[in-house]
Amino acid sequence: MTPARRTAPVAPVTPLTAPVEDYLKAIYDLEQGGDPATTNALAERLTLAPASVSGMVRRLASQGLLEHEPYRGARLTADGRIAALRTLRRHRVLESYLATVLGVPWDDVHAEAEQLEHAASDTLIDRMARALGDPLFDPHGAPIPTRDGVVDETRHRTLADFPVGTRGTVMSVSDKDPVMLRYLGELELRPGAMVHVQARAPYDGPIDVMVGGVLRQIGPVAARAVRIAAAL
Amino acid sequence: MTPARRTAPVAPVTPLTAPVEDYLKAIYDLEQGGDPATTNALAERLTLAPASVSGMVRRLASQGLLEHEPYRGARLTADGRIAALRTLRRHRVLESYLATVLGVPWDDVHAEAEQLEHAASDTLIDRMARALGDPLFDPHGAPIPTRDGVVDETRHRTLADFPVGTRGTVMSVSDKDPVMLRYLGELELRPGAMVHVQARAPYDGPIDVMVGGVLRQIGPVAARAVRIAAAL
DNA sequence: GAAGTGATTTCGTCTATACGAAATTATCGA
DNA sequence: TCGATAATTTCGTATAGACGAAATCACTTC
Repeated sequence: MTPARRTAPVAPVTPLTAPVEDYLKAIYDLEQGGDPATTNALAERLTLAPASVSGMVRRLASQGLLEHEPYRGARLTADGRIAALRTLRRHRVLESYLATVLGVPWDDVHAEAEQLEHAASDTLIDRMARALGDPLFDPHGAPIPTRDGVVDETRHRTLADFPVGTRGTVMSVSDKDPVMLRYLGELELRPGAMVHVQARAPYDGPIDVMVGGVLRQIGPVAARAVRIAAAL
Repeated sequence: MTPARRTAPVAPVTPLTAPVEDYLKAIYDLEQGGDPATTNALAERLTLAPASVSGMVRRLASQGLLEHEPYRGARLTADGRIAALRTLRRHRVLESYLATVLGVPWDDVHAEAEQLEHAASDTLIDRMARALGDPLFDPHGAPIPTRDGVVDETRHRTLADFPVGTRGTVMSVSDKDPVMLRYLGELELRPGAMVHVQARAPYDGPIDVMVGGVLRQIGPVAARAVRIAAAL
């Protein structure tokens, strides 16, 4: 008799629609903060009316992809999490492939991947990943889930919360806003860059940080888009 | 003053939906025979109910993408043709890229491209095309429209209509059916192959044809999926 | 504990796309 | 010219996903 084995994640019977995949991905992301994803936060993230989100969340819950306590927020079930990670893998492999192989500018890859992630087959994504040597991180430093839904969920501190006087390495930058991404690129704040936080003005003020030997002042909004690990 | 210039095809204000792109592509294809695309032919091609096609055709006509004479059939307008060729270019560039660069099997590229063609941006398609050296034909031998909607519309005869005793070159094979494609591949009937038609049984019977030094018998259905140009 | 405020849900509605059943039109053969 | 048959359209309806307006709930503040 074959030994017992965890059932591997399997493609769902009815493939998920693009909107559904977008909801699940957004909920996964919001949940990373620890709290359930609220209707309003989802509506803002997806630029939809809260009423629309309310309806969709109820539908997804009835399909077993979410647990939803009305007025409290939504959490992914195990199934929902698997689906979200499948989409996240597609997204991040696509970002990596487009940037590395096809030379798509790093502030454009997010938007392009956002469309393609709903259309590419799993085996195509695997081919792309293999062509890249199965990378563990995408061009923005975000970890790429494996085929089996394993992903590094370490939450690094943002540059805005990083203790003054400390050195660290940029681990990731948010890929959501291309303008922001271009700005961070100009500041050399890319994954792998070494930084040294010199000072932070009070009341959410600007932060003085050494990047590549240059002292920069960066605002709190941009700082929150950059995640740092302390240097050993 | 700058010299007068044809207005280049421009992305439509409201991007077309995936179903609309599929209809336009199918109508373009059916129209290549010379006659307008009929409702039933479209329904079969798209595996939809004729009633559904009827409704959609009326809508597309009201949007100026088609001319539709009820009970007679539909033809693309100039706008419709441009849109169809944009989709066709995406499809064929994707097929070429997937097969050539990513090693997706010959008989799978069609299905994969069918999905991706609705999601990939024009500039991504152009990047892929450039990476391939702007090929003129896709892996099945179908001509790839240029960015400006220029395409070779030469209609070659099918192997089923090819005169007995003549030599020719396989120009293209239909990409629609993966099983058929695998079969034709086994017979070495790929674009570029030299063939010599030896005999054809009457009443739509099998055809004797030399391919790569081997005499093959192939049925009329498969023969109609292969297009040939006479050798000079 | 009551009131107010902001978040959330409910309700009625809209659009795009699809369907089956029934009605209509075109065409071919007698 | 008259049907018969096949193709096509019309009609009523369904589903997914979205919206705004109005109702409801939760939490803070008095």
